[in-house]
Amino acid sequence: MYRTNTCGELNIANVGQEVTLCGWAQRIRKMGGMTFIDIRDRYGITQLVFSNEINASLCEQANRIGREYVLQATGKVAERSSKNAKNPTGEIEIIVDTLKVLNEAATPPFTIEDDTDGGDDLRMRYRYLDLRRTCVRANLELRHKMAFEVRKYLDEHGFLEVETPVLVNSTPEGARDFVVPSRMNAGQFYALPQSPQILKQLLMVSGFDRYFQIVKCFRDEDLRADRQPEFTQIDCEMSFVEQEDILNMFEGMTRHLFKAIKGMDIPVLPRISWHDAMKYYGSDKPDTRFEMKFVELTDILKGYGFAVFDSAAYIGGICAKGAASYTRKQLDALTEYVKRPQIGAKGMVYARVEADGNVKSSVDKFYSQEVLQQLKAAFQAEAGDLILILSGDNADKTRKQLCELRLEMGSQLGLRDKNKYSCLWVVDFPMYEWSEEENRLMAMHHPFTSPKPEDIPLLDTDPASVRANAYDMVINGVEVGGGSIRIHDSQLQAKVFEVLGFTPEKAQEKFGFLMNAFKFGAPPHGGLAYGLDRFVSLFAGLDSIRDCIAFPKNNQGRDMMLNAPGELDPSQLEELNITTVIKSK
RNA sequence: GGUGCGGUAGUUCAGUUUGGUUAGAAUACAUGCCUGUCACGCAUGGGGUCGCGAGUUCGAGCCUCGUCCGCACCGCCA
Repeated sequence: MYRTNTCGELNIANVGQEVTLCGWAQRIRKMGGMTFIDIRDRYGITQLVFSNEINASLCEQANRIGREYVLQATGKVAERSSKNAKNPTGEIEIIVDTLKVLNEAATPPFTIEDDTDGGDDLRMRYRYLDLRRTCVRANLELRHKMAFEVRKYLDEHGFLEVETPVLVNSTPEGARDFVVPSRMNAGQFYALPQSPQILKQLLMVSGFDRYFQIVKCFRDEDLRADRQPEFTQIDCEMSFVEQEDILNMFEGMTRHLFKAIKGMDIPVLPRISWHDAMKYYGSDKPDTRFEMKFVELTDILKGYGFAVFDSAAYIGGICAKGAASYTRKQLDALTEYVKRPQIGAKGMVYARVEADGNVKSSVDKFYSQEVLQQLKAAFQAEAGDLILILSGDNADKTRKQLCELRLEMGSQLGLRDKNKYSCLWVVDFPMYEWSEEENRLMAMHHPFTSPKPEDIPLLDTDPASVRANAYDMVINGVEVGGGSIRIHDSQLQAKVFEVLGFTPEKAQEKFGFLMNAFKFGAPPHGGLAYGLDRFVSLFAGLDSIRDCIAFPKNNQGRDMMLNAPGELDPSQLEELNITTVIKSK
């Protein structure tokens, strides 16, 4: 037996016991006549003590230990003469009588501490060392707990976890696929699933009326702090349900997670239509930890000779409570912020509500106090508030800019507390959105999404205005999940493909098996998928989903530890029937 | 495809403004001293392709161009 206990569990009650611990040497403090070694495993840290007085040769042995050596130590648990309140095991130490070096270790390139001295680059190249750090390990422990609670909740509600294949077909629409060559089928390729969407719908046809899977999905698109090329979904689907049933089921699951993991009771999730989300927040994933909703000011401010506003198609603003104390310098910085190319506003107008109730704006020469009071009334602003206004010739674009400004103000005013959570449903997404690039309508969610029944007639007359039975769950401005009621009627599915510009032949080629399956008795069904990485990041308060993934990819989609992707031997390529390979740089 | 920031000791960074003798600090590492430390302390020491390449110059860590790499973002992500 290697060990009797872990390094995190011994305390004052164990004093006098003979124990054996295994772990890594975290820190070594040599005092001359005595030596302390902190031994670490994933459960905690325990202090080992060696003394010349007790055993000089053992103490000498301890002095030769280096950082991160793998140790096995046997000795007696003793109460410390000077305790360390910072450590749960800080009241005791082990007076060692046998020390065995199970393995030596090279000095790690960065310190194995929560506040490590290692940069991102280095930590990713030595991720296995990075994962020794308590703060990183804690993220994976949280991830495990959340996945476990998900399985528990879904199992209790009759869901079956079914595995679906990873080698499937490339699908048109949506993200780029990762592809895998087929040795046995020359010139043909598998694709890795962007999600098991079609497969889970086929499982509904098979009668698995409550399915889920915690499953890897793959999208060959550029990365972000919240986007990895392979990521994990909690993929769920139900039969004989309406939208309401699905919202209730998964609101319940979210509530369960908050309770089980955070000990928090969350309120009923408010619902907002996609249209209103765009109107009041300029985003389909609003951060509702704070209000600061948009107010449209076009009617109030247009027509007073201020050319910027008079020529604008949309004027809108937000009211930052208590921010009238913002200095000119701060306001200039905000203006610069919204003028950054990524945001693209032309400028910003501000108005302060002063202590006497008067409004002082940056465009006073165009507006009477009377008009400015209308402005104040539009926000129900009070003394001390700051109104920020953007305008533009494109309402949607201006709202997007205003959205960035709102989030920045929320951050500056400390309204985006990581320990506070605000959840909501965004519902009634449009079926389609116009693609400038492809010059056609594209499915906003995916092409299997059902239109709202009352909007079906519009498919022929005004497809762009058709709303879908689609919904997203948003927490703190993060889209943690999304789903829809699916089409289960092959005729309607064919119609939707038609609007997307598929010829019947193309639709048959790509999705024939699905439409065929629907002819054999498809139940009404729908579902939802959570992004597990994002959900864990939210609960852990992380800035990047990388921190809750054991071995993530970098900005360029590379695994810096494995140095993947890599080149193949010519013989492998030949076997795969790949004759032309563009050499990497 | 694009924008911004960064790349100097094992590591984290300063030095670049205004080109000029031997490129510094902290930490880590090594050695020595130290019997109650817990970020132990003290002393000494070793450690550098200033990402790479070209150019300007009498002279480049510093200026110019190119290139590679990392991070954040835009496009993209049904």
